Amino acid sequence: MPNNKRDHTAALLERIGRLLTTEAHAEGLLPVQWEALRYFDRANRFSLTAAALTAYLGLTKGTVSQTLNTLEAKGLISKRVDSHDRRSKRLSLTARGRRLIEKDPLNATRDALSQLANQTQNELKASLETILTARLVLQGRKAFGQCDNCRYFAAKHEQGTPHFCMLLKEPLTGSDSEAICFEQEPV
Amino acid sequence: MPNNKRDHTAALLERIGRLLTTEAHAEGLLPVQWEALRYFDRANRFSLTAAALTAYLGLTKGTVSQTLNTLEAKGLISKRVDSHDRRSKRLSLTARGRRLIEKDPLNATRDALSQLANQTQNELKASLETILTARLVLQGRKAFGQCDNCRYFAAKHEQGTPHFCMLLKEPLTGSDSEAICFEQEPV
DNA sequence: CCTTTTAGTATCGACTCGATACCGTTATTA
DNA sequence: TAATAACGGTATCGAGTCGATACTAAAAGG
Repeated sequence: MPNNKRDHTAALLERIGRLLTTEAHAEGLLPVQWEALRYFDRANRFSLTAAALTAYLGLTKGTVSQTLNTLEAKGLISKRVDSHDRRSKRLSLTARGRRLIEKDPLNATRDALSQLANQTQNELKASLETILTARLVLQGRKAFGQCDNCRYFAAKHEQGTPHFCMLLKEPLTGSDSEAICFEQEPV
Repeated sequence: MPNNKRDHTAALLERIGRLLTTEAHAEGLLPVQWEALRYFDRANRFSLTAAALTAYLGLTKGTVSQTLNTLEAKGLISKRVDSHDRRSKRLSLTARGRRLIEKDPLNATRDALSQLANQTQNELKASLETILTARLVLQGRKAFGQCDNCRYFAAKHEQGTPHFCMLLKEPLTGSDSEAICFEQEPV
């Protein structure tokens, strides 16, 4: 039996997406600009490039390039040429950008989520992750997960020893491993 | 403790929203055009107006008017003046529109959802409904729910007797009560 | 070297989107 | 009943997204 008619869960996801979009016209920014800002707030230091953001959002690089120009013109992000690869530019939030993200319109939804029972929250998060990952895999896209679920992650449990990324051959601070990563590959 | 950093469930909703948006560039239509098409496919006969769609999407009426013009030009919807209120126009899917909606890019997500365990699906749906309703209420917006959860719904259980809407003073067929309604008020 | 790949930019056209102003119809009320 | 307000919808504007295409420059790999 095709559940097209009766199962409206997909429609719920779509409606919530639209809700978030309309709410994201705030503080003089547009929805995709907020998404970019959030990305830079959450991405680890290996993932602060236009190419990574492009993969994250699933847009074309031309589109992302324009959005980044707009954000730079607003003084919310800054670009500087990567010293190791002069094609690439390292992006980061400016102080203004960091201040603005405190007023993220997505906070209202975070608050609504925190009203749910703890168990319900965990189940919801797990379901959403399953769905998102399933769709991303099917499209051959990156998951942008965190270190704790990455096959390249080498945890060090000794006192004072940092964790380690086996792909990039770099030590990882605590906040590194909590951030999202372009290179992350689920175990 | 503010759960801004640690609780990423809101970010998941945002990412899924973005995913649905990028997927909705299909069949020569844009995301919001698909949303409108889906609305007309699901809305009951009392809710087939531009004003209702405007409330549903949370956009301004000017924006919606343009989108509807585009859809009409593509031959996917038709407008005809309401005989009772000559300001209003009754909108409906054309045969082409009904055919096109079979190729709804949201179907991929529906399929992904059907992979979840039945219980998980139900819990997910309930959580999403809770969140959506909470946000809509806070913004003073309509829920667009179905009759079975509407305070104006009078169910008739006798054989062959239709249900009844006490607000619009109209009998309701089975497919009426399954559709979404502009006037719906949760009990 | 020379070719290919990669990171990013520039430009174009279609369209969304909010804002504002407007028109005609219906509802309210003085 | 006549004036006014509210409502449904359209028209127009400017900023910006978005995909597509074409481009530059740096890196990578023969």
